[in-house]
Amino acid sequence: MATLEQVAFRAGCSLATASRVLNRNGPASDLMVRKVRRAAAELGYHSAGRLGRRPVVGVLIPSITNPVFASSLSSIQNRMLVAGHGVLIAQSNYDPAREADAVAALLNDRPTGLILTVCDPSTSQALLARLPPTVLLNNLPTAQFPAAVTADNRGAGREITAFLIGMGHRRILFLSGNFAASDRAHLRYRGYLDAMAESGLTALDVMQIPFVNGFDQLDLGMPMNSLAPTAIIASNDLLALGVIGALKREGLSVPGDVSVAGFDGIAIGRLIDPPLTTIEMPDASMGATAASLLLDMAENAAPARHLDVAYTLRRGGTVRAI
Amino acid sequence: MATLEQVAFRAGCSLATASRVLNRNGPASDLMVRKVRRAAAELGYHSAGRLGRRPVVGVLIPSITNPVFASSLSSIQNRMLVAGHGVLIAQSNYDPAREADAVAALLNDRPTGLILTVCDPSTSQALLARLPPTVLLNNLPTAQFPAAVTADNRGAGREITAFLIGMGHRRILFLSGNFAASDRAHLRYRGYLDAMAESGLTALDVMQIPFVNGFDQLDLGMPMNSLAPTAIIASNDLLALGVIGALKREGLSVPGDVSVAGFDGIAIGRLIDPPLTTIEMPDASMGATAASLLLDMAENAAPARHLDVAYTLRRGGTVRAI
DNA sequence: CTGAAAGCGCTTACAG
DNA sequence: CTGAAAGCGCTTACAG
Repeated sequence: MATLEQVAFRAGCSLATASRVLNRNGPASDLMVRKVRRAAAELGYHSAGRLGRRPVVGVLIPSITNPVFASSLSSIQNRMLVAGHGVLIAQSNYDPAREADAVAALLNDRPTGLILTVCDPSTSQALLARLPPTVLLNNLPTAQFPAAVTADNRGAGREITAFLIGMGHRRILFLSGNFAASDRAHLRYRGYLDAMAESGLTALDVMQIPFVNGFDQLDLGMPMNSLAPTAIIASNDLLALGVIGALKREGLSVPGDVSVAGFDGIAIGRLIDPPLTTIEMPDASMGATAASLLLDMAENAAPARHLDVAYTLRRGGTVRAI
Repeated sequence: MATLEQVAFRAGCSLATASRVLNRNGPASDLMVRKVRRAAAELGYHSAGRLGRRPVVGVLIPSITNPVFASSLSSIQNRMLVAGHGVLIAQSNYDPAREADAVAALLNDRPTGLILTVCDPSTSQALLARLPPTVLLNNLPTAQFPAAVTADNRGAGREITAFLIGMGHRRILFLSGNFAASDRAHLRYRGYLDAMAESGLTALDVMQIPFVNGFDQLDLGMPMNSLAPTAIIASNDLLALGVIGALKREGLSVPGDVSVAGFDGIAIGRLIDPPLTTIEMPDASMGATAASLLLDMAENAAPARHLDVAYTLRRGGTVRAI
């Protein structure tokens, strides 16, 4: 186990300076910061203190009960276990205002690094503080936080819409959770707009549905007349399942009367009959990638990177050609 | 922030003895152990060390991606946040052999306490070591670990079976995941046997389905002739959804040809059409209860208790009277 | 089983 | 911005 003294010696500075750099209190020149960080990384120093606590990383996600984030979290934990790091969790419950507090709580555990999924990285208050090495997961990188692991949500929106258009659909409705709670939903919607414009079709007004502990009470209240959409794209699979349930309650069949598609590729979508047509997002693989990137940054002082992981279109049975 | 010195003073012993008691190394008389623990609890002492790390608790569950455990974990985290504790996660992946390692990893973080869901508490190697205050969640208490939060799984198995019998079913099949991976499934099965015996019916041979990353490839391979079951009880909702999908692929309708019921009450079960008939388990409430019990034990030296939380039968549309 | 004391690893005024 | 040094909170041989 490396001590601070060894780090200071290797960095060619005093114990005091090394301590200040690693704890981000007190002043330190850029040069010293680099030297000390590098020495600490080379020695595998963890400021675990006398007590020998295992190093930990903090993970912030909107909700553990959403299978998308549960999948990421699970593979983050598996990757971190191998690396000898504990994983601490925090939830924002899709509320941007809670993100800063959640991250502050995580910082109380002196994590080696953070993996964060926020509602909107450009406005999140959680990203203002000076943080340990941080990887954004499912959010696009910012100037201050250039390390990110994403899938191309806009491209995915474009692709699923183009797929529906290719199946003969023209009146396609985009149904979304609240954009303020998910920049992913917003990006998917923009992809929808792209594809509609490219085909010279008129985009319908987006419907935003506030997420209130699940979508099982969903009431579309849509006039299902000749002007009604022939296809609905839901901004995520849970919402898509809610839509299918709501349509059935209104006496409409899927895909007989209306086609439905989603995003995410949650496991449940394969169980229902017919299986859900969706864009399968590589959540588990993205989680593992984010974990590896964070470890590389924190332990080897590797540079921040933006990694994009490929999605795939899964043709289920909830879309039919017309 | 209380120091060890204050604890030692209050306990009327030396720093050295207080240190030994709280770290469970070195010898200490029973009297001293009690005195020091009590003083530490009264002062709210946390051996966070100079670094002022927040105290943490460790949670072991079979899998984060199972919505049942995700629900418990989420409410544990919410409860612990209020109490100022971090939450560390570990997964066994339903493998009893991995439980001991997972708990050992958690212990590296010096948790204030543990909340554990194991495959079988009577045989789990994770429960042999000397552990900090520990609450079993979803497992029955043992002599050595008398703190537990459970629902009455046997009673639930009895009730759902009795409900099906009341609906006129006689040939009722119990379909289960692997008993070795879940004592809950086994208890539910025993409840099924109870109810069948009480009504003088012959229990059918239980089918055990190994869980391999989801049930979407499920093949029942059942001869659906006149001797086939009229109702199937799946040991959990995910399996029930897999069964419904498999039946539909074989051209059978639910509940037209076969009735299906499950256990757990996962959110998805309300979204499908018809909604799943199931025993709704209070997973979120159980998680919060386990968290509160653990805090009470760790911070107030409260005695270990066994708390049972009530379940409810949710009548969906997947069971019909015959 | 217990305590006095040495000493570890770290932080933090203080001086420059 | 940096370092020498005091000192905090804890652990751990050692002696009894």
